[in-house]
Amino acid sequence: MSDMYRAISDPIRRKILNMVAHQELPQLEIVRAFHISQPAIKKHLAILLEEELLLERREGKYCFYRLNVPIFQNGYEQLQHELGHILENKLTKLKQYLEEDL
Amino acid sequence: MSDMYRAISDPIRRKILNMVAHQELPQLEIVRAFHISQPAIKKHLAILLEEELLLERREGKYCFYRLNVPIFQNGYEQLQHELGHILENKLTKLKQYLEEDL
DNA sequence: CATACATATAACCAAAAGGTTATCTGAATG
DNA sequence: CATTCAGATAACCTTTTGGTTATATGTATG
Repeated sequence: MSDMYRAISDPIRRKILNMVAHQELPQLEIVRAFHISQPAIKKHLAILLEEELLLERREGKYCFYRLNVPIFQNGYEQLQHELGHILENKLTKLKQYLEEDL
Repeated sequence: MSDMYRAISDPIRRKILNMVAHQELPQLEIVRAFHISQPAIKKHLAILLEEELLLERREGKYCFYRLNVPIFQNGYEQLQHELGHILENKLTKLKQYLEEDL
């Protein structure tokens, strides 16, 4: 299942998402962009794959990753809706307060 | 430090934020809204307080919680900016592709 | 003042997160 | 074909997360 919140909760994963939104990249290039080990990056990629935010393509010894745009977009919209709703509630209350004041 | 992503990564915490955006609530009412123990809720509240997304007010034996609107709003805007940027990157690439096609 | 109630805290637990090093596999290359 | 290179996997570690039960503290209330 795609848990957007889990996927984006780590800054390394957010940076990875940003990188592969620009362009499809082999794992090696992603690893080079950070100062942690290849297996550590692999685990982040595994989480992003598990949450379906990445697509992978094998080509010989290289493994390329790219953003799964529809899933990401959908997850982002749902998140915006959910968090936006919290502020709407607040604004509704403010509106009610102002109306009572009239 | 305020880590919005950490705060919102749990569905229970998101629901709590929603509840206290509506109105200031005593801990008891928050506990009653879930099927987990009072100490468990307390830990979620502690995380939300740590990330400064909640304000607490003691009144006798009651402890009231409310949304820290400015911090939440700011965190939400930063999050939108960061995640929105990922899609912008993608759209920029699409734009480039379409322009190349002309 | 004894009791009930709201909250806080301690001790414990299992699972997940985030990292490491070492090693294996499988593809490409001198 | 031996070696190198990219990636996968295993074993291990520490900290965090998310929960539990039991108990303490402090405020109201009959």
